[in-house]
Amino acid sequence: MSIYQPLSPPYYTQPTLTVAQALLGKIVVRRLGNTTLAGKIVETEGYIASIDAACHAYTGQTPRNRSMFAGAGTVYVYVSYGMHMMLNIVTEPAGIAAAVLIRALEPVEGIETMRRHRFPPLTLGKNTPSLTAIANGPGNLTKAFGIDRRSDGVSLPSPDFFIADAEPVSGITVTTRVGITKGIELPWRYLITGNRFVSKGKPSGSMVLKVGADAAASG
DNA sequence: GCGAAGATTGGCT
DNA sequence: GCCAATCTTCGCC
Repeated sequence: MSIYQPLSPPYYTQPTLTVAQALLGKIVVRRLGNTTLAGKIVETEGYIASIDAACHAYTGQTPRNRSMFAGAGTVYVYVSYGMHMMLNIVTEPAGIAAAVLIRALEPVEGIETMRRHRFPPLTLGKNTPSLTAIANGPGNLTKAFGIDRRSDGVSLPSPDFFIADAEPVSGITVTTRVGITKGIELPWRYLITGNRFVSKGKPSGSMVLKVGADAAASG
């Protein structure tokens, strides 16, 4: 059950958009004390500084985006809107800024702990929050997994934080990215076709394309 | 040193 | 569907 095989560092040296698609279906694993949290990646976005105005490093290196320049397999965590942590996996060689944003996870293991992180007892209402609500967005998944800026700059795999291998997915939906005002036309958002655990974000641009085995069925 | 914007979320109209 | 919350970062004065 809890046997997870970490992806090796060279995995992240593939081209950014290749990594963004290849990470779909893989398992984010987090060990907190005796608890293991695991979730399947169901939604990602690519960000490439050299050709992408939406990328934090588009105008160069700053203290915040430093980790994006640290080379493939580095974790880049930053604060969005003053309250949400965003989890990225850096791609490309050191000195070249690019990363894959993990936007949504399907809970696999440690679900009750995730639920407590997301909905502490004081805010727990009458109903048990649904499974799909636990990590269906970039800010939500970091909260569920207890990921904060202490993970920024960490190299994968690390003992308490890594991404595990898994079977490739059968169908991928490609769309423009969510929540950005620049580079809205770039089709660099990837989702597992038909998966219920994806975020509710609406693509900034208009492109939607399905590829793979599920394309005909869900198109 | 100051001000505006931001890879979001959840609650209310 | 609209909008406030909340605060760090960065660009410019």
